Amino acid sequence: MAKKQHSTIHDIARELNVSASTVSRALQDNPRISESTRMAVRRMADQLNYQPNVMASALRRGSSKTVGVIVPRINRNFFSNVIGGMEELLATSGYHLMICQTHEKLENEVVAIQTLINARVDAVLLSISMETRHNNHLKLLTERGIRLFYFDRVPAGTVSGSVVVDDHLGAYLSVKHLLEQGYRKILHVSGMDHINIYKSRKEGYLQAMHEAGIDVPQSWVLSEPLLLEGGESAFHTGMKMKKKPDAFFCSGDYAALGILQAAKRVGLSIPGDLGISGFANEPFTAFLEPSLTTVDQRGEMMGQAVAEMFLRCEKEESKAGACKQVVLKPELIIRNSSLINR
Amino acid sequence: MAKKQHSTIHDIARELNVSASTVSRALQDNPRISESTRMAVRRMADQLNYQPNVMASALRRGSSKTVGVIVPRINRNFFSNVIGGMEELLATSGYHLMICQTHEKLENEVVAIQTLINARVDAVLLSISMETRHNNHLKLLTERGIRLFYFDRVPAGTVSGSVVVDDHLGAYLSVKHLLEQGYRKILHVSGMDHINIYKSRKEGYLQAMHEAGIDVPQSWVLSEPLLLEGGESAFHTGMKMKKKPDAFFCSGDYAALGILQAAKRVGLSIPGDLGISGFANEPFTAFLEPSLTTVDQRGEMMGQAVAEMFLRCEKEESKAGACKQVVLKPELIIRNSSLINR
DNA sequence: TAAAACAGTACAATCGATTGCGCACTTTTT
DNA sequence: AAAAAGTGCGCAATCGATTGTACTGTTTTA
Repeated sequence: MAKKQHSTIHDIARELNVSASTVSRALQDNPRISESTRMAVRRMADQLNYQPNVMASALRRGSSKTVGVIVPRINRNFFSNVIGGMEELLATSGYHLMICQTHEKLENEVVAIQTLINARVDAVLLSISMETRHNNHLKLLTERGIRLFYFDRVPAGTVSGSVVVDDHLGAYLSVKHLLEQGYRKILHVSGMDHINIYKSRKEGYLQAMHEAGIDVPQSWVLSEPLLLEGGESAFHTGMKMKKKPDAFFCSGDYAALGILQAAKRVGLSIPGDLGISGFANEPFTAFLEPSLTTVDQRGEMMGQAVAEMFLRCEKEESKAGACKQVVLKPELIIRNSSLINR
Repeated sequence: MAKKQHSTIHDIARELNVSASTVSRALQDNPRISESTRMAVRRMADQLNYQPNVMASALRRGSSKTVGVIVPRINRNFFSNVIGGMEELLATSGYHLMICQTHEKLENEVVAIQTLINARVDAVLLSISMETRHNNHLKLLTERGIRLFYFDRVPAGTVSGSVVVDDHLGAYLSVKHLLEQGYRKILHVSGMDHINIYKSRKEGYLQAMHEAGIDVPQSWVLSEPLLLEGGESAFHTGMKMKKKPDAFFCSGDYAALGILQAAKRVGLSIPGDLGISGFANEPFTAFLEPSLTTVDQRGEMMGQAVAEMFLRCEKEESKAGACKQVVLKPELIIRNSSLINR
């Protein structure tokens, strides 16, 4: 089975009795090539089913038409949505995606960065791992002239070239909703403060509470891993208080689920005895009983937004204005776990 | 900000007063290079922080150390698990992933194939779209000498170079379990027959029923889209029968969920009045009430298995034996939606 | 009308790594 | 001791596209 060869610009050149450079320029619509030869080249290219060799041109010009994406885990609903969104947009502009996972480890993030540098990606789209606090490894990118865009999880202090959802607002809306439902002693299950998103959510929570004239003691904010177990543990902490909480606002859906399960186990009625709201709009939240109030993070839209930002910067080159921060509006999804009066 | 230059084999060669070809060979552990120079080269490579230019070597040898992955949708739990598994294994062998989505459209699949050919990927790992029935576009790959491996969704008739889960067995186990629980009139909500996985599941269902001595009339098999609505519709179809079904075995979790919701709405008790089991082990199934019996498809393991198969074939080159079909054992996950006696 | 400008191409170097072939030298074989 | 085999390495071509420069006509300018 003889391998069918790809045709090259030299093949086209030979057929037309011109040089390869002319072909190359013709295909790039270089104005120094006459209309007639340009046409002839195009026609011949079609005829020979010519497909440019990405690697050859990448090698020559030092850019690969590929962007690297680094996420904690591919198989997390939110991230796979983001990646889906990116792929859609970038594919139509002829870019490829090279995807790496960090599994929340800084070590893997460093390796991934190096890998992507070696692959000569045109840009890196990054959502930092839980462990990432400094950014020495990220400097490698800028040293190499590779643009870096953040999404969702952004290192403290970064403002430009990033797309985030307004976590502060999401949390604020969610807590305000709880307050409107009549809940008063609302505890917050938070993640770690050095990750911007958790910090913002906490602040949104605090703002809503303050605006309602409620003083929030330190003890109302429980820093737990945002998992089933974390929620369960938070629930028990809450139940041991002399005055028990009447609602929980969680920075993650799994923690909210942990609370929901623990509460039902001890016979509390939701939302009657206890209101619960989560964050992320994981697919399962819609199917719980009661269904869980949560905040949607617009994963797909976020992916598209970063991709778009990259494409804009790529076109406008210098105009740094294109690379500002984009803040998406989150959507509060009110479900039964917090809906008392109706 | 001067871009830091990557160092090349020529830089190493210059420092050591040897030729670039010697450096290249030394780095590849070519036996024709003496131990001493090999060491010297390695040391200098470290010192200069040398990183091979993937594109240069890709161009030269015509292989890119990249494998293409085509899935219907990235953001589906199962597929993102598969991709996660692939990434883990391939990354450690220095391969990259290039990911494309078909959104279940043949048209997109064709484009994706062409894209991956142009990118000169070393292989393509594919799970076909719902629309794919012929494979003309796939021939392009083999013509170009690009290896093709299938996972999960395999075109009818394919046997080699694929990894699937034993859907027949999964269905069989699931239905057998329902039978053991005392259910008798078990309806099957099936997908479309031209997709191998749905066909196998149906056959597994039929086998289990036959072994139990139950005759399954055509009307017991309901071909519906495997979505909430499909399940709902199947439920109503079932409830209109003169003798009502006492259980449903669904080829997908969402359909099972549709049934579960519809059944609860009309006041049926589950698993008492109606047993339900699904397929896929979507994350939400664990949190339903009652929790849903289902079959886990080992997404991550499947990803690893395909990756491993590819790597083996890559090493052993000719030995086609390495590229047989791998069939993973599915895992029946028994939960409350089918658990009567306990 | 000679000089300058321009249009349209071709030449050849380049990106960085790989590899067939050959050269010089050493060791083994007959 | 001459021939054969083996060792260690360099030369130069190659993968395919890109691009600065040079070259040949043709047109415009002074």
